[in-house]
Amino acid sequence: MIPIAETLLDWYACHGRHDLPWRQNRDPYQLWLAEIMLQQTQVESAKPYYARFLQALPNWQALAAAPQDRVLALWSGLGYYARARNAQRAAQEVVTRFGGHFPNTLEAAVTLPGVGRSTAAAVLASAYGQRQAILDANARRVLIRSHAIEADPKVSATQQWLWTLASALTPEDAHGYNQAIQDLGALICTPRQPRCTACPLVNRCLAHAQGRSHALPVTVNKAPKPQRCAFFLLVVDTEGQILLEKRPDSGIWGGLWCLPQAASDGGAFPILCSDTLHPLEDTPAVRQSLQAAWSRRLGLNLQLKALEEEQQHVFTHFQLRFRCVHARVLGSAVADSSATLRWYRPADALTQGLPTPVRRILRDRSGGC
DNA sequence: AAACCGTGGAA
DNA sequence: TTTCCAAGGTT
Repeated sequence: MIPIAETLLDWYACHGRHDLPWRQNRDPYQLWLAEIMLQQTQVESAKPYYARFLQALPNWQALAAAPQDRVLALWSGLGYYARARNAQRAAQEVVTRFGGHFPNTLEAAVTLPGVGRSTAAAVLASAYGQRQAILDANARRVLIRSHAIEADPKVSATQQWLWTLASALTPEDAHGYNQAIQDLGALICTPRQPRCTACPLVNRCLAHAQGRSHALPVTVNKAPKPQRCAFFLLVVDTEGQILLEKRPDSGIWGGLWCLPQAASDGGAFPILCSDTLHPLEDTPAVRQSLQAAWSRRLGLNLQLKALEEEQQHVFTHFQLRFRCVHARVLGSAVADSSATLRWYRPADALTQGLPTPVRRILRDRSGGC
């Protein structure tokens, strides 16, 4: 056995997170679902979603057959919603292409939507006991520090190097080793202020020997986030129902139900546009544009009322500034619901797949809680 | 290759 | 307060 692997497995036996919900059995569906939810997501964030999702959709068949809105509702708030749409497609493929069993080779597994090399390897190692190396953020950080790799982890040559390292270090018991290196990265070899004095690899760590643990992995300075601006429409019908619009499948918040949006020039889905910085002032011209655009697009005769104060929501790669616009419907003619437009009672709206800021707006309107 | 895709915790 | 970044994958 490779000394590093043996050291890590010994450490894991004593100090590992053996109580994580997805470490209680070796069911491929449950392991795969956990891997998808944990992509770019911290353990504590994923836990409640994992329990709820598994309760509602406990196997491949249930997920494959569920309405997409139900899947997105279960994912609502967790972010990166393409994961949810891809997960359902993957479940459908497991059922139709693989007879209801997660594929047992890396080549087949990575053909599933949303399953890349690391996710596939994690599932194959844990579900089927295969010797498959992972390379997630934890493993990557541990390898970069223990080998004092100064190269930019983002560039493809460095990634190839890291994959080679990961494969070489992974022992036959990849299931245990993968968990061990992830726990070391999460508990000891943390991004900032690593706890090197508690690390089982301290005597084998090149970065520590060089006094550079805190400086690795190297980071490149990032550009400031661009700003995008949008108005959100809050229109209620005579029965107190609120109008939501389903977003296109692609792009931000894909497939989620959202307050209808517009830019100050009347353009639709402004938060998909990266090159426009629309003003958010309350002027007659802006009101005219919004009123005309929404009335036409939604098939309603709207009368705009108050504009709320500006709020913001920060994404990974841009900042959204928005204002809610209250409006009422003139006359008795209310547009019918359609595939992408639907009137919801406030309590029902909150059960749908909503982006976090929209959920916050509706929750606050529903009187707290 | 580089941009895109969410949200919240931690410091 | 701002900044960083997390069990990555897709286009």
